[in-house]
Amino acid sequence: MTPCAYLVDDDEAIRDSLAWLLESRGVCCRSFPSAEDFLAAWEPALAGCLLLDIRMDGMSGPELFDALNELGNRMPVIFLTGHGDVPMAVSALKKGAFDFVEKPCNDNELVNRVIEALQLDANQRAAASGADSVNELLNQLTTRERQVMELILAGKLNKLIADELQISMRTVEVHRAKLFDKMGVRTAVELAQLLAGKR
Amino acid sequence: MTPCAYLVDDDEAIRDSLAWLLESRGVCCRSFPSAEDFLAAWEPALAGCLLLDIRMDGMSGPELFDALNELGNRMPVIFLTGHGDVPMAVSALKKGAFDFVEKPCNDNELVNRVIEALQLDANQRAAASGADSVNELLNQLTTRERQVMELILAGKLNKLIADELQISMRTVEVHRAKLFDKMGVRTAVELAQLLAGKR
DNA sequence: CCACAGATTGCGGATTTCCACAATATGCAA
DNA sequence: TTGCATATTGTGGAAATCCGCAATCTGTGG
Repeated sequence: MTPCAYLVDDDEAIRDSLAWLLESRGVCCRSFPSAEDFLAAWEPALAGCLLLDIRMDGMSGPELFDALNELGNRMPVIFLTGHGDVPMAVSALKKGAFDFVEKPCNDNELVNRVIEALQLDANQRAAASGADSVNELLNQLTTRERQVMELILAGKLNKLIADELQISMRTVEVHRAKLFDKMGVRTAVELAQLLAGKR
Repeated sequence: MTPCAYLVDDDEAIRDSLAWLLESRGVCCRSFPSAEDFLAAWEPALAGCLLLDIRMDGMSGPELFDALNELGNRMPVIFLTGHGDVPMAVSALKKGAFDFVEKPCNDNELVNRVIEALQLDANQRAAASGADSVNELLNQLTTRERQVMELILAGKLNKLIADELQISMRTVEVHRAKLFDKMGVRTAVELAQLLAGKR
């Protein structure tokens, strides 16, 4: 799924002009005429950002935003509105919207915001995939290796680990070496940093 | 320094009525007639939250906000404004303002926001106090010790660190031992975990 | 029953770390 | 100038880690 700006607006003219603007700047776009249409098409794997109109027939932009948040959407959302409304802007941003811009707006500015949003999404995805790959590595450890790893992360020396697990130092060394290999690290410090934030 | 709501507004009537409102709900207040006055009184140890008027003679609310951010202010900031301006609200919130409310507003709502802000500040301070103690430890390291620590955290062995810093292994060992002592850790792993999340 | 994976252990040598003792050089403040 | 903190280096030995080679024991699944 290639990164993409998803436009949701019930005004076809606006969709088309936004799409043209973004495409001309190299940003892939997909348009939806209603919040419901986008909601139906949404899936967790979508990558990119959203441009939501505030006022639409049926479900509004903020309502769609809330619904997507419920579903676990992580794409940055930029709201577009013709009628400035401070409380609405405040509410949207406090709920985590990426931006809130009033139409008409400077084309350049808007495109820049979209590009920033796409960049943010790409970064978030990169970070998330990192966490996933770490978990994958973690899962291929055997029980013993995990136990040893815990104790290593507790800052204990092999000798103490051996005592605690009632096994020989040599065995600890073997597990240690194997888990380092599996986790793709060369030192205990690297391991600690790889798992920083976890457990 | 007891938690407190700092009011900055050039309209004395508003300051007084806000102060009365907040005091009546048990929130300690301090009022300032201008951004400059507050800026002069500000210090890092202040705890609580800020209520800033947008338009004031001299330095504006947003300008004060920026200035305080530069100085490292961490108190939540609530903007108050009579003239709704979406771009300004968006800008303030994207810079980290806690809230942006239009006057006139529901008294109850405003007090609730202030209380939320005070709560947030208290939580942040609680979380930061842990980090602060670590930073204190960090600050009593000498330059060399810090350099060595960086390389240790990069997972490098003493030999490599010695090469990189163009000093002997022995010296690295000395710095290493000293910084471990100062940081109160016994192994590199403990050090990495102590600093997990930083740098 | 056999193959295979995981857990276990020992040996021995290379490498590294840990530390006490000792010493030199520099820069800054009293 | 003296004293103190910092940075630097060396020697040498004890302790720990790292690692290849070899081997045993125990389940699980074919």
